[in-house]
Amino acid sequence: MKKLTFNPLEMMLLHLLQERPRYGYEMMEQIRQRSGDAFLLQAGTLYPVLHGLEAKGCITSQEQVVEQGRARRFYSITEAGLKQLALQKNQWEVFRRAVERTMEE
Amino acid sequence: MKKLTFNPLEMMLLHLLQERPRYGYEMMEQIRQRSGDAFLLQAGTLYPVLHGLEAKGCITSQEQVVEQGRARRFYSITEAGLKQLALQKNQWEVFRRAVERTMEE
DNA sequence: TACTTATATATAGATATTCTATATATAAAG
DNA sequence: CTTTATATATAGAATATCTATATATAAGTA
Repeated sequence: MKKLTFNPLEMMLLHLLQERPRYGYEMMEQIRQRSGDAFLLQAGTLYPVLHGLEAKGCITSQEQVVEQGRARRFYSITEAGLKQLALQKNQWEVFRRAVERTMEE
Repeated sequence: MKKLTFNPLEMMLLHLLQERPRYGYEMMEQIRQRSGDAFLLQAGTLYPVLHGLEAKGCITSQEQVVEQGRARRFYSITEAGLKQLALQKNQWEVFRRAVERTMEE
């Protein structure tokens, strides 16, 4: 069965990491800002998804020790992650068009 | 927290019923056809959602007894359902734009 | 000083939702 | 006689986000 919902979180995270390596909190802020406050992502939503993406081999991470403030964990996209991003972009288009066609007539 | 997902099912069902009263199986077929086979809705997904919409007062139903074949339960949209449809159309636009803005930059 | 907000990551548990499987029932097609 | 299409329904599994909480540092404010 094809999905009736689309979860853009993974797609948006992979997109942000495709631009450059980033850390979690930064991605939360980027998503909030770019979406015009539509997606107010919580930490409890973000980090489990990042861990899942890492477990699937879509991203890798390394902690960067800093003198000021708390240490940041930087994530980078992998080859598998780039493929997954392309797949999800395609699925988003299919989903969006299907909704719009259904609402048209 | 604003939702990161959008469930188009209720919106699509209310849209179909805003056109005219329909029965469940008919709506399954309409959604499949209009979406270009993207949404292959199962009975086990549809009927609980219809029951939920009825419980919320968005739709009403009446069984139509027929001589041939199994009886059909026809659903009609209510005033509350029309308001809910307008709300969900707006939420869909917000969701769609937010995803696209985030993926743009 | 003390409190709140912002930065930064993390996990457990509750909630919501769909998906799978199954059940019932009739009619047409092979 | 078996499969497919029509037609509705529910229980239980699976998936996903959301809420709440915990830890830790720094900056701003009353």
